[in-house]
Amino acid sequence: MERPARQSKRPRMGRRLQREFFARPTLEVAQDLLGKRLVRVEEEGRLVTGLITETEAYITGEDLACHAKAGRTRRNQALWGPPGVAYVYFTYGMHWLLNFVTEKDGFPAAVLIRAVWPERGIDLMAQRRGKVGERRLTDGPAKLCQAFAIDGRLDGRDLCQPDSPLYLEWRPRIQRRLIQRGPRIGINSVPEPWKSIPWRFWIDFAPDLDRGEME
DNA sequence: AGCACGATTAACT
DNA sequence: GTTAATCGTGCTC
Repeated sequence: MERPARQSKRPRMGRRLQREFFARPTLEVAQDLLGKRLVRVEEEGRLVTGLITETEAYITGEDLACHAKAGRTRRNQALWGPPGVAYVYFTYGMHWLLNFVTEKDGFPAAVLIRAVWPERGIDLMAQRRGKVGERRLTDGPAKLCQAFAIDGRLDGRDLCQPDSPLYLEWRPRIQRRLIQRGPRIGINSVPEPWKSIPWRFWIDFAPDLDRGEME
């Protein structure tokens, strides 16, 4: 039996999620993203990382909360792109929000990343977020973009490329029984049923992810 | 050219 | 619970 020896030189590194992970039904991707590791590669190879704890699905222009409802524009064109691409947009005159494009090329859908649990690079996050408690660094969709230095320069970037400065690292799937589900946040002027449809997913305790609370 | 609004946040009462 | 901040975007005139 040939078992490949772990390479001692390289730090233990999980697999980077590839396009086929994103090229699936958006509601499945939104749940499977919980517990995965968001990795931001900064200057001199410094890493900022966190585990995803909250997501929301936005699926085609029929979903009146999804930006695809406006049709294809310069701002939202990444939504129509291939899966595994970042859709990063500016809102409220001051905030950036991060999505990952899903489904097949040309099908406008994405998953919004609403929160992560901070792991590495907490000093860099704190520099950009100011004096707040550690768990407050990345517990909102605009907060995590600020902490991870994510802005419009990453819009349309392919996360599956080996040299991408932002990517997702594989981690074991979260048990479905640990996933909570409810209506999406911040879409109060959107008509029903889209306003109440339970396309938001979250998990409560990120630290447990690394202690066997997994399938 | 003008306008209303927003997948939010922080600071308030 | 409420509200101001702040400006790109998409729409109407």
